[in-house]
Amino acid sequence: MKSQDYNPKKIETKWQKEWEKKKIYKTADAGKKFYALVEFPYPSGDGLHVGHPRPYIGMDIIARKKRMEGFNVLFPMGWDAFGLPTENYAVKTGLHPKIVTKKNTDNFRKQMKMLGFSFDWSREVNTTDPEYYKWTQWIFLKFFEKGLAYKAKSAINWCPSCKIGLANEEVISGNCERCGGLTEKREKEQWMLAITKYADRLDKDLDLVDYPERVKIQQRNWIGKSEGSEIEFKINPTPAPPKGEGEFGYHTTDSKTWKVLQGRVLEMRKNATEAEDILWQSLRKNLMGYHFRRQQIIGNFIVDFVCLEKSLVIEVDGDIHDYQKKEDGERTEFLKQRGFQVVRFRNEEILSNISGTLEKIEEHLKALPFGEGLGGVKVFTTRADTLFGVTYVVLAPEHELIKNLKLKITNYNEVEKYVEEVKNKSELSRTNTSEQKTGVELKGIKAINPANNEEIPVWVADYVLPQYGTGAVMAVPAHDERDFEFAKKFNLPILEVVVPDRVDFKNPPQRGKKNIPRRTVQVVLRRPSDGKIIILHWKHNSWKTLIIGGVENGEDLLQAATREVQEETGYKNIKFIKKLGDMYAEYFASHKNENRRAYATGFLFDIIDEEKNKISIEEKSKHEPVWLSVEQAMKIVIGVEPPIFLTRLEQNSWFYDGEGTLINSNSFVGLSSKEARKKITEFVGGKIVTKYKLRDWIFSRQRYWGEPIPLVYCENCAKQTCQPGRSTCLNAGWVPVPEKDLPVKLPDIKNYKPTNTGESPLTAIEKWVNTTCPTCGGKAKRETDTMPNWAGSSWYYLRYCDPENNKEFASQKKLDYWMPVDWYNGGTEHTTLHLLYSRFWHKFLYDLKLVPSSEPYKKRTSHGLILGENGEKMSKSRGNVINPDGIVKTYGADTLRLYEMFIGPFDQDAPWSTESIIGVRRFLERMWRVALLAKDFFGPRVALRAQPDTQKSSANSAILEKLLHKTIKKVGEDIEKMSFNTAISAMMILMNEMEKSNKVTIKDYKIFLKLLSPFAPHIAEELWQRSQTSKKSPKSDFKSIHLESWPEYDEAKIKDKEVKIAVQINGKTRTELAVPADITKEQVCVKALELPAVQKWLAGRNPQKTIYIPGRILNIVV
RNA sequence: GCCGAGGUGGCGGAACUGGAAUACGCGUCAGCCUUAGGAGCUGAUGUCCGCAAGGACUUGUGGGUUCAAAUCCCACCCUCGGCACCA
Repeated sequence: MKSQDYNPKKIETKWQKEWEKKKIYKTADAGKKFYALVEFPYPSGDGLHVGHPRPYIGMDIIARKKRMEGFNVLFPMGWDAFGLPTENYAVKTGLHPKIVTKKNTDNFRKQMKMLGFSFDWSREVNTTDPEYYKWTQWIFLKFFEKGLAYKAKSAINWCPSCKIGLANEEVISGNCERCGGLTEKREKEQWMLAITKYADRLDKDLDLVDYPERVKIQQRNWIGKSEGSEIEFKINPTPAPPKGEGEFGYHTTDSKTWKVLQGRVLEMRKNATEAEDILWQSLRKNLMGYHFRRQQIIGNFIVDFVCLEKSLVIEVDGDIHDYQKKEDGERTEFLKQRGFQVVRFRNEEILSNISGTLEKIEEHLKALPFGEGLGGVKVFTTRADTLFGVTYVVLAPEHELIKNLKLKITNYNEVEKYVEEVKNKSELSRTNTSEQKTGVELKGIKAINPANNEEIPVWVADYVLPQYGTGAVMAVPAHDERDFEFAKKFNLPILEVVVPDRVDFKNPPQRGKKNIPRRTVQVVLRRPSDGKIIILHWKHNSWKTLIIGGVENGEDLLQAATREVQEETGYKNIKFIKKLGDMYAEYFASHKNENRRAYATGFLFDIIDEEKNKISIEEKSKHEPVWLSVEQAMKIVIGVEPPIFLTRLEQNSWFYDGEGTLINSNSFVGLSSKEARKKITEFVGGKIVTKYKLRDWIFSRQRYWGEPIPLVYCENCAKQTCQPGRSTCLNAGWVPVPEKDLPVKLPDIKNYKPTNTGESPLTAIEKWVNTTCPTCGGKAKRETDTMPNWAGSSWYYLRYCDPENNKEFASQKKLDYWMPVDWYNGGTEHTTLHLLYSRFWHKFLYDLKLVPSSEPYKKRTSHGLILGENGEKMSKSRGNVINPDGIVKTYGADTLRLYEMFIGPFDQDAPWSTESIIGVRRFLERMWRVALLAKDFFGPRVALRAQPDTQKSSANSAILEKLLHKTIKKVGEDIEKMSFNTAISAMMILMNEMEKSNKVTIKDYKIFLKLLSPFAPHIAEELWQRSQTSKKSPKSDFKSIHLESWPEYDEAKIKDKEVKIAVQINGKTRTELAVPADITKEQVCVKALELPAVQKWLAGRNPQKTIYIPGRILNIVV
């Protein structure tokens, strides 16, 4: 007998037929259930490559094991067959996509069957089958019914080469996911699904499911939940223009007069009466939210107070202003003409009853319509605590306010030009953060910071995105990188309002750097002495090392600094040539093009006794890093404030985007960022809101090969439901196709070519398009857009539960039994696509009480890719595709299955290596041989080889039994962890020992066959059946190994009685020692000290300490 | 830039609840077998020094903690995947 007798080709097809005939994988609908799911493939014309089966094999192993453990397992397969490649192929060849799909699925099925998967093929589904997409359409109509499907004009991502609109999820940094071409923005009417309505639950419910952490994180990032405040900034016209510019659009006069008047204004402000002062202090506090100015020039006059939004003038009459009295009549007349109302108060009235005065003013304000006030702009911010640091407001170029204020914006031409430029910029260059920021100020208007009533400029800039938040931001250049850059470039003021907190020394941040404030440095102190040097190794937006050193004999400061840095960092070409304040800059510059490996070290010191407000530096024997804020570090070394670095900061050379304590914020000074966010939002009348990055799902595609959207448009109905001026016109005129008329089938057409106008090829089929309205019976047109590929896959796992049902998408009873999916394996590339979409659909169906669980998948795992032999992603265009057919032909399906599982960790990518396959094939041949070695296999044992080295083998029956039980344990546990590679390795070890031992019993061998059967089902079945034939005839009572029970191990048999321990001297292994497993430490020590090797290494010294790790190590320290 | 995964022999990888690093497999070398090639079988195989016994070094880099570190801590470098001006 020879190993060549193992003929995979013969046995594999034999058993595949037999299993199919006996229907051993047919699923029942009762018992202890286990639903194992893999992503169903898109059946492309190229067939499977070796990467495809990897996840199927993995889940097949799990499904098989679960079956052997007595579960009723649902492990189905189907086809996600709508999609572009098939359609493109149809365009090219004129073949109907249906035919192409049939051909492709037949091929895929054949290939899969060749690999021996235990799919229940009786439950196969196909998304392009009208009986299937009937229910896809039905679910869509439910979305429509509930108002979650709506048609909206939106800028969509358009791929000019595929001629198709793409969902945001399908655009990869500005490029089309399929063809890689650049996408552009196009305005188009599209069907949308309101996935954003579920954003919060899609985020929150991730807590309920067992997904890999990275998948959860990626979904959370994609949903992009952020809590913040919405705050309104009032917009006013600019009051006083710069000299000489004030003619049109302002209330002021020519520049000459303005100058004279302005002089008088200043004088008046200086000599304000007590009453004026009191009133101003009240008015400036933003009375009722309106903004007042004092001593405002209007025409040739100066008014005391004015609220421009309401065109209300307030005059205070007193003796000091008597010289103006003669003008008053004339002035009131002028103001009336300009639309101002004038209210007068006397000094005494204000002084005696300020609250009464304010009440009167409020009444006037309430009564008046909005005048010159220009409304407001809402901004969204997560950092309301920095509101006092807002020095300008920025609008997205698309912001409607810009158009609305066309007449008020004095440089509208310039603004318009800028907006146009931005529109023509590609998405890519617009979101390119490395490019310099651009923008234009909107002249003629100002925004009012609601926190302090300051007037601040309004800008338009494309770094503000229209889709997120409100399309407008409040800019806080001191505390935001983008605002900082922008402010630097356009010379806008920077005001610091948050300072980082000091580090709490009792609880310093220790693990990781997550909770360490940004402006914190690790301090490494080195021989502090009188002549101090401090160097902050400070990286952009991050933090690095602080080096502190002393001046040695004869050195000046610069030489000492140079030496210190060279010593500490190894940067040999750094030289300090300027005074202390510039050292940092010099160092930073040279650091950039240097080898950054070296890192400062030195003696470490414990720092600071804060309570005594005295700094004490003490050397400690243990080397622990110490965390300090920059300020603290400065204080230690220089002892006085302000240190160099802070001076630079105050000159606006840096920003701080962390949290901390408020400064420069009126009554909020001293609050923490967290508290201040709430209180300031409240103070300015803003509200706390939650925003998401997630956007609604663009659900229409202008292509043929997809599910038709089951709606018709009826103009008659549109007129009836939608009266002009009413806002209820959403989806007006769109009428759902009645349930009884579903499915709306795709018509057969000849030309599948998409049009350049972006319309579906279906538009041309007039017979199909023109129909009657189900509601009014009048003329109506069908929707010609189809659904995206992600539609059918969003619910397919439900259909598997009840694939033949033609009354419901699946019966409640069966859904109750099978759902949720117990284990779903798929690719990471679907994390923000299919996985998110199907969770959304499922939650929607759950809300309609149509499915029993709020989440579709209890557990999700993902597999790594199999790369080409060159380590690149396997693809036709790279020419590195390996076809499984050839591999199966040469080596057999079992070998391929084993190899793909042995290649590396299941969840990691691994390069294919045809050369290495032979290893697992040899393993199968070896086990085949050993089967024939096993006692009683075919009657008396056949000695296969005369082994000259048999005596070398130590494997006696007891050892073999122990190993067998260890292997049972390991294989079982590894399958659950998807550590298939180590499971196989364990079986190889067992087999190597079995072969050597010559003492294999049929009983043990059969246990091994069970362990192997999920991995290599064919060879396991063949040998299993052969082992049965020795006693019985095979055909009489065939029972597949795959329906046998999974073996159990005996914990007692795994325990070692005698163990080898390593004997170490000072942590280095010098020899080993065999001892009973339950030996005490004392006994081990005695034995060990007798060993010659130990004697040698001790060299007469006495052990100081011994450490014994039972069964493993004895370490003797001298 | 941010988030995530990873870096161990010539290669895929194992060990990561701190306890003998390199299991298992590929490749390579030597031997057996064979008319030959292939396949198969047996043995060796981290690096350096050494005739050998033996010793030293070694898990991306530099430090630290520990009797003991691939594993824990700090910093840095590189590769891959995702996001990318998200206020």
